[in-house]
Amino acid sequence: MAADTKEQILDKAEELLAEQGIDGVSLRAITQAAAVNLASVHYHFGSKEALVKAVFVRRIAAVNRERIALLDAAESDADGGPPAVERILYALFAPAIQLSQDPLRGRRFMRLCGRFYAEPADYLEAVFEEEFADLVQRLDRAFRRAAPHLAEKELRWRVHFAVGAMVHTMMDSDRIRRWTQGLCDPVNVEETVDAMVRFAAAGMNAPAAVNGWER
Amino acid sequence: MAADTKEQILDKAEELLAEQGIDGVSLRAITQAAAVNLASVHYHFGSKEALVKAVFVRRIAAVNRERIALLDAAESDADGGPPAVERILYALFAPAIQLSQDPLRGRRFMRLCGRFYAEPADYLEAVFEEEFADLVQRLDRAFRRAAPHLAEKELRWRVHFAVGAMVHTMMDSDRIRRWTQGLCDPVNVEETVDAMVRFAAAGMNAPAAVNGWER
DNA sequence: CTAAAATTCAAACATACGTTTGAATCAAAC
DNA sequence: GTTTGATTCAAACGTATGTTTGAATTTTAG
Repeated sequence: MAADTKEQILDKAEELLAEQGIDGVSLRAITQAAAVNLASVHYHFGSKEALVKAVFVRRIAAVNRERIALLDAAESDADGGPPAVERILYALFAPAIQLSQDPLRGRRFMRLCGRFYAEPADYLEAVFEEEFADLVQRLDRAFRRAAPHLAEKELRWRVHFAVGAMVHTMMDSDRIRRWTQGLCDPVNVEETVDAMVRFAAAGMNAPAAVNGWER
Repeated sequence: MAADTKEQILDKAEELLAEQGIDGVSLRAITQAAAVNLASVHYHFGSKEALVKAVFVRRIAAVNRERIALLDAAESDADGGPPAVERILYALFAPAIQLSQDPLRGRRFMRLCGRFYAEPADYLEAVFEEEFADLVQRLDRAFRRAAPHLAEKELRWRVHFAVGAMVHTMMDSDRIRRWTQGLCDPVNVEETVDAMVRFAAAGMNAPAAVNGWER
């Protein structure tokens, strides 16, 4: 059946891409794992590039929708005032990492996101900008209201660092587990998000630069 | 001349690997850019894998030596007591990012480090563990003394997040510049390290989890 | 049941890659 | 000046990849 083949390809591609990176996995490996014919990829997707995009878009759209929903909730709870930085960070972190309710598929996709973010491919850069445009704008506005004491530049740097902590965790679940002998494990979603929010919130709330750079 | 060829290969390889990733660049592209024969790579290094390792090790060893030196200085300044978290973070961040005194070569290598850290290759993982073993041990000890109020697990998570902020900045100088329309630019080393230290220090110093997870 | 469309399949194509080879060239030593 | 070893070179090898093809098969519709 058509739908079956297409989704089997997407599933196995997601799995293998997360494990071995985009260049590390061949269409033959994917189609063999999915038990479908090699040419099916081009029939259903058109190219490897398009398949990779499809794997990514299939999940990231839902994640970002959830992020924006959490942002909405945070803002309406704040009742006109600025939402707490912690709530904004939670909205940013939790959906991506909480996707691992399913301990297999979730962790796979986390890692895949991290990999894509690190990958130098131009065609992915375009997908990123499209899929994240709305979210970035919403986050920017929320953070600016929540941390009005920060200069624009300082605020942007800190958001960047917070994203770094998240991406690093997403990309790197094996390494953190290994380096801490299992003590820290992103499989524990609640704990991971909690630690991440508290770390990043403290960073966002840090006093501004004493010397204040230029302006 | 022998030395010339070998170093031209290393230089161009560093440049191209940073720009396009390991799988994205071929030996033919490297040797052509370096104006040397394709076979020189195998003559001087033995394989592409070995060349990549050589590119990395050539610089990372010096960076980590400097990190440890800064750590030594911080500890001796502290005069027996624990060094400030800010000093430890500075020792971790500054040498990697300050390498961009030379605005060309430094940024290149920053990005290369980030890429290597993100790359799934097993042979790189081994190099990493070897080149970072001493530093990691020293950092662990220093942080534990500087933040004794934190449970082991919480401390490890926070160090992981701080490293994430750094790696993200190293890997991503183009993106942060583009997304902030040039406002934030890792080319400004002092500013970048400063913002990073203050963010991460606040995160490290955040109060421990209220509910304290288990144990 | 039959015609038409959608899908699957095995096979081949073209290309790019890392690597190897063996002769040619160069530098240094006697 | 000759010989020895190190280095460079053009060319080829073998393999893996993304992609295309055209026939076979299955599904859908009338």
